[in-house]
Amino acid sequence: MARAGVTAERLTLAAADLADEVGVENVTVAALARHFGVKDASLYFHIKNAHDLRVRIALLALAELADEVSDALAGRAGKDALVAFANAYRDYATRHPGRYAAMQIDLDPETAAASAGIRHSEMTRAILRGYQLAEPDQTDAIRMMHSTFHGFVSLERTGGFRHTPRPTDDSWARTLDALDALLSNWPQR
Amino acid sequence: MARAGVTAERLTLAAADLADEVGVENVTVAALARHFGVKDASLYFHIKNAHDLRVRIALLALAELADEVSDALAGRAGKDALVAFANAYRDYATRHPGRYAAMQIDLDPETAAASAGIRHSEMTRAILRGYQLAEPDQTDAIRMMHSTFHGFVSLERTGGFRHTPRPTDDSWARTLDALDALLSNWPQR
DNA sequence: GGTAGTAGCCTAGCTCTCCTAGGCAAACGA
DNA sequence: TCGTTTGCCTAGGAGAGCTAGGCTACTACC
Repeated sequence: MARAGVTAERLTLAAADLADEVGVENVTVAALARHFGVKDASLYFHIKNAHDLRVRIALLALAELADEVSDALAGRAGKDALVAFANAYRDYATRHPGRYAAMQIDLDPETAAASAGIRHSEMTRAILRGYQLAEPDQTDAIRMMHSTFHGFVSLERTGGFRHTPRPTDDSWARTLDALDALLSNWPQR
Repeated sequence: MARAGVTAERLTLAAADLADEVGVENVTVAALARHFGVKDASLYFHIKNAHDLRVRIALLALAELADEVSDALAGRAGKDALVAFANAYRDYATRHPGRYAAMQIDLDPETAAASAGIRHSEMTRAILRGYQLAEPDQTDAIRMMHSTFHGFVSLERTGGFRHTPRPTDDSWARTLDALDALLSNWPQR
């Protein structure tokens, strides 16, 4: 019998693509096996279980996003960097809804520590350098920034903005203006 | 055979409680049937299908949250109202993680229109009245506000803030300060 | 170049979930 | 009192997750 040539990497990539098409919750071991023309039981040679598969998608997405954000950030500073970061983030989420959703799953601490999540933190802190914020304001600002980006993208995806005619692109641009203004003038305690 | 006295309302309430315990994704028709000492097939007399059950949880949660926010908002204005709204929102999400997660599912337009989502929009707009923002800034501000709240709560839940020692409560308080400052001084176009 | 080991697939089969079809009995309204 | 409706049942199929155990093709090493 000819071998299908399945590896954990090819499996994860196909699973991520499938997630973008049909949603992470519909990424099943069985569907993935069908895609490779293989029986579902065979995949358990490469992955631990269905949850492990989704974690692998999340780690792939984190790494991919970190790469794209890193590229977008190159040579930029201040508001320019903030906007580039935000747009790279939102673009990725738009192009890869399934991967983005997978990124939200709760990783256990050691997995999270080994992930590209660290690179994300570093890049976020790098942007804040343009705004001269000392700790703990810096951490608070990072958290707020991340919350706003994630919240916007997340609500946009689930249709939370659908009931108002205003184009979301415009609201996004203005949100970035507002965030820049806020970071430039972070309130005193 | 004695009747268990199952109704769609009791079913939804039990499902919501179950969601808070084990997560929405683990709310199964079978588990719910066990809770009522009834066969799973019997529940299809009260609900359409498993998705319908989750939608009911979402609608319940939206209504409950609208009530709590409405109470918290009574007699308040300005920053006071903003903070009350935000805390009611975050408290609900903390006390009811499963219900909160269910609220994020994508409702079809007519269901969404009939939900308590409308009350949420109205209350949010009411808060903004204290900040004198004209359209389209108002819509942008509402979207940003909602994004920040939802993003923060969502990241807090999935452990996105775990890698930094700073207490999330402190970041939350400062985020609200920042949001108030921003709304008081919304940038010109 | 033969052979041992392992990597990569298989079948069989269990459990669980979702859901439909069809039946029966309790509660209720006329 | 007697339908009619309501609320539950059993039976069962389809699909998902996963395990156990077996067979085969490739690889490495003597």
